[in-house]
Amino acid sequence: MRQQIVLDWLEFHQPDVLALQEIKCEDDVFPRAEFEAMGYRCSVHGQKSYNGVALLTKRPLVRVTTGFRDAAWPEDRRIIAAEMEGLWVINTYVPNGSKVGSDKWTYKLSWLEKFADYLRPAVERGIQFVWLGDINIAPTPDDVFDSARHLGGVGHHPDEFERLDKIKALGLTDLFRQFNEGPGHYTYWDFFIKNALDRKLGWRIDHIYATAELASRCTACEIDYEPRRLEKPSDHTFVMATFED
DNA sequence: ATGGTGGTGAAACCA
Repeated sequence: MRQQIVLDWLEFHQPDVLALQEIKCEDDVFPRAEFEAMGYRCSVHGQKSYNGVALLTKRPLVRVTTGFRDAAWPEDRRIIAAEMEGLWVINTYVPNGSKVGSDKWTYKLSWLEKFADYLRPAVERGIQFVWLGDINIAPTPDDVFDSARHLGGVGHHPDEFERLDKIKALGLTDLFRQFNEGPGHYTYWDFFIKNALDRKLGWRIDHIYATAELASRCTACEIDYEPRRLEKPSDHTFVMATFED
């Protein structure tokens, strides 16, 4: 059960914040008690079977908001944002996109455009924030094995790069790339591919972005590969960013 | 050139 992987990881690493995506359960069945017993508070925006996001934090969150706050937009549960002691954390599960040209693909591109609009007011007000989650885009040739093969497919398509570039142009830094360059740093490995982790057949699609001031206070950003080696793992693994006070 | 694995939930859909 992946729940135990998360509990064990939390107990060992003790982060101030853990952002989860694809929790696939409603709020009332989220295993809140288990996390609370370890000293974490749970803010959950759950959905049965699909999607669903959560923020687990050691300290209280205020002004928790969910979704795009737009009545016209379909209510997939993919966004949870909150303020933690003056810092905003925005956790997203970006749509996968399924196949290029499909309805889900169109939805992914529209979703990314909508998300740029969602962030813009915060940027204009000078709010410092972290945006992180399953972004479902490998933005450069170094971010997926065999870029040439995948270029133009879902997760590695110029239309996605363009949408993501517009979001980054709001003033966001990819924290992992402040500390690591080159290929081979992945956060997701397809279950279809045997021994994908050891063969380095993966994708870097889970990202942590920060506004300039926060990015300059980031002292480390790394991928923890070990959980992907466990029995019954997630196909993704954890990405960690550390900030000085 | 299609299938390969895995989760949810009990067939089909999603990744």
